[in-house]
Amino acid sequence: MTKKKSDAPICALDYAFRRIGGKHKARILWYIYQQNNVLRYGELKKMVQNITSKMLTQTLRELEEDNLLNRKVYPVVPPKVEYSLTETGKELIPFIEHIGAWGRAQMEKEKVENKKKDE
Amino acid sequence: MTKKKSDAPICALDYAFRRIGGKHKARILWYIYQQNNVLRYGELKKMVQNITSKMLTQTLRELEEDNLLNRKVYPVVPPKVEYSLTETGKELIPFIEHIGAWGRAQMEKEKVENKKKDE
DNA sequence: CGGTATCCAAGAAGATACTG
DNA sequence: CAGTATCTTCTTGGATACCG
Repeated sequence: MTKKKSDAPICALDYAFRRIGGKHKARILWYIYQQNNVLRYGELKKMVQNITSKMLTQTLRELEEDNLLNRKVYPVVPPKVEYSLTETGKELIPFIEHIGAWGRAQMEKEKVENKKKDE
Repeated sequence: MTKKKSDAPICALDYAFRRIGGKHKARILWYIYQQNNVLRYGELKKMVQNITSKMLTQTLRELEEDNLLNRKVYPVVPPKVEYSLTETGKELIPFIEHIGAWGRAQMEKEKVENKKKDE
């Protein structure tokens, strides 16, 4: 029976993390989702503070390539480009909420522990 | 009403991803969980193929520092060190399974699409 | 507005050798 | 067995300038 059951999810883990594990990727998906699934380049730039154009563009291109984001270019002057989640991208939202909730809970715990130490 | 609800999960996302977003972290937690929550250093080394001692040690130390792993040293010769998930670490398993399942589904989809292209 | 292109610095990670 | 130490390489990402 070659217990391959445990191998499969592991490769899949790598696959998944390569797609959303990047420094800003999960946040970008989340921001777009929060804003009714449409954000322009400049809006994202403001929301993901301290990111450079280069990095933002690069990250967006990767997300697009992985079919998590749609990129829509309006042929107007000045240029207008909108990013939105694909169906595949939307599938990741529950997971992002899950891990975000865990992170928030952990942060709370740490805060409580630090308070204890102060006393 | 200062819609702060959307800010909180975002910071938490960064917090969470810094803890498990590393190249091998989720996999290590998963491996340990799969093996009845105990794995020795050498066993991990074999399972996480191509990882160097340096990287493995470093990754394990970070996981320990973030309170996701317990490190138990047995005072014997030759040395024996066991790693196991903490309660906090165990909390991450459902999430890891979730994202792993997504990744596996995506891989399947891609395979199907590639077959179509071949035809 | 929404990017590119180029250069450069800092950090992550690999190779190798060694140890209690 | 379970690491550490050192050196080197390789990859990321930042700064800056410029473009359609």
